[in-house]
Amino acid sequence: MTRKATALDVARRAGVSRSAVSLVLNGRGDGNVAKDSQERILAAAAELNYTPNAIARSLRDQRSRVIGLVSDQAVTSPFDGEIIAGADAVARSRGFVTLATDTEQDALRDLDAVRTLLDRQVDGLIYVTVGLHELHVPQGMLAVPAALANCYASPDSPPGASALPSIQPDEVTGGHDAAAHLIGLGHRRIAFLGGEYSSPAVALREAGFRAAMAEAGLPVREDWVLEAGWDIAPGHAAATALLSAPAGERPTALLGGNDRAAVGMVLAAARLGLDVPRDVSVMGYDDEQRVASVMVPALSTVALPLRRIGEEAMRAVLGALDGGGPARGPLLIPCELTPRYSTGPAPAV
Amino acid sequence: MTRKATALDVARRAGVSRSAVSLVLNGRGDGNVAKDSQERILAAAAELNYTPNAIARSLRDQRSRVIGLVSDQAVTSPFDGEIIAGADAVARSRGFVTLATDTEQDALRDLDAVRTLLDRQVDGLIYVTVGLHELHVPQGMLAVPAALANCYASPDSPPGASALPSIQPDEVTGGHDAAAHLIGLGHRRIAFLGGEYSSPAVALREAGFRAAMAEAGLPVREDWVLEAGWDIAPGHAAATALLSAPAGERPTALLGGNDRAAVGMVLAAARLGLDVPRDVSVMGYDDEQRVASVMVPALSTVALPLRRIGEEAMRAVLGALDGGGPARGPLLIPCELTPRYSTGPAPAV
DNA sequence: TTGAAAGCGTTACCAC
DNA sequence: GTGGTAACGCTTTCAA
Repeated sequence: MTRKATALDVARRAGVSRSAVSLVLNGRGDGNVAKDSQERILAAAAELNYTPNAIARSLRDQRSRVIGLVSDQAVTSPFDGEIIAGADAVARSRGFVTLATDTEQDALRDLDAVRTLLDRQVDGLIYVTVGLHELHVPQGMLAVPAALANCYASPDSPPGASALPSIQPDEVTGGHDAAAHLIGLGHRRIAFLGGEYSSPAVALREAGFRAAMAEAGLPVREDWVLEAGWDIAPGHAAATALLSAPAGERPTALLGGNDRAAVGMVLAAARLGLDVPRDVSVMGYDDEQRVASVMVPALSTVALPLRRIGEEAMRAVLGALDGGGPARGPLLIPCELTPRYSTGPAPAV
Repeated sequence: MTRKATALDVARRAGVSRSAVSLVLNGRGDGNVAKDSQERILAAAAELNYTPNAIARSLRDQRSRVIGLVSDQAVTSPFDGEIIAGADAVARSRGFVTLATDTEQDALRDLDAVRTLLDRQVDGLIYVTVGLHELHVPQGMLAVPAALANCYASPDSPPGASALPSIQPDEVTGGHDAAAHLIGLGHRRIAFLGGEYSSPAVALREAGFRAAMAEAGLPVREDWVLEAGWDIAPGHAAATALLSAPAGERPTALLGGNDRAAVGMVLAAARLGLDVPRDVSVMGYDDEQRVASVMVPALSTVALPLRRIGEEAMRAVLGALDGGGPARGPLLIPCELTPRYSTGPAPAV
């Protein structure tokens, strides 16, 4: 725990000035510093285990190389996590670091969080939300290059907020592809058991579902389009109700709001003595880590491009920082259809 | 995006010197600065929306009020997330901020991560791992007050590493309490289907399980103590094998390695036409967010005290920073028995 | 009660 | 080719 070596220590040891140390260590020694001085400097730096103090450098450069992340639920949810991981990876590859603060669902706290981050002189900001969300953009976000990951500015946001780059999953296409997958397997009686319409994603996916049905010339049974929640228990309940009908009258395929609800649907089918996917196909949504792929049977689903959302948000911010004019407005990232073993050909009946 | 106001701007506007501004804003105005000057300063600060530049302050104070978190898998896993959330909450309540970097499973990268964090002049460090782990402590961690969350120093760590505070779940007691819960429900034929012995947690929980059985005078069937993995599929497989035996010869209760494996066990029971918990009880471990509590039936489990582990690790570091001599060595945090509906009285047979 | 000055560690500029 | 100096924004000490 001895004090860290400074450039001055290195200079002294090498018998040169601090400026020389700075030049050499930043790769601009050639043409400015004598060869043997350079060697002495490098040697001294290595011996003292010297690395520049990033804080001092930040102050001097007026840029911290830190991007602030504000998240409404970063840590307790595996979703934000993926977004943050993507953002962090891109940042790191460009010599930046991310400073994440979690408001733990307390929407008021984001003002504070942004302020703290700004005080720390972050060079840019990204707001990350768990589910696709409308967001009242906190004022301070417009003070530096910023982006919205998995959310978009609400109309009552401060002026200018609507021009922020907003990276979102392409939910319409996702819903469409999920339905098209089932239709391709011969299903005609498909139920859309979305999560909760309080999330804008559900209506978008429903629109995609309806488009796919229309393309195939299939009718949509309106009593099979319903809210079945985001959790195992409500998914279980909704599926039980639907699947209790006799074979010819029940859906042959269930489109769940997310993977956990789909797990509930698979459990419900098992309870009713129905085999998945022989008697009924079940699709999830999200491709949630640690759930979808390890389920029995492994869940067919639509993968949310969370990591890419994080990456693109960071690219937008870093791009603006590099002087490339700021990216503007929404950017839709495709969701990837991920068929596994919970979907199969429609039963004969 | 206009430049932020500095203390000098405030001073000019209030017609005083920078020192006065600093004194007043740090609450030491009384007795040093005239009342009306104080008011003018406060007013000017508010008008200019002034807050001190944390970077400059860090440089000046030689302390950044940042604690670095190194995690082997912070973000993609819901586990590290809880630990980080706990650590972050404690840090924030004390005016600190956390800077998290994820090595994304690349053990070599932690050296780099620590170095980056140290370059940023973090005041302390915490290493966070997903599962209870032996850890080769990276050299640099000893340069500042540090703690290990959910891990402990391996023998080949640098000297001094073994004295680091190490916050761990009390797995032995956790395993004991899980078994005791089942025994209390009248079960005598209990299978211990641990995860993988590559995790030190499994042997500890097994020890607790054996202790509880011994206390109750119950024999342990050695062929019912086995590795059943961490995922739904292997849990499913292991339970299927065990539960296929006739009623009198199969276990009446299954102790799973974690919640996901337990989900597989519940699925296996359902497949075999067994009701949980009437015919067989199933316990998980971890109390994993978004899995255990929403399962059908809701899973009885043992809750890992992840949030508290994060909190205690942060307290240890902050305590050392406050001059309180550093905490030393391991600290075991109790795991909480969390009975729900997947366990019930032992069947009559 | 106030203001001037030093210093934290860095880098860029400018004399030498 | 080299080294001194200023500046980033802050806090603290010291002198007026």
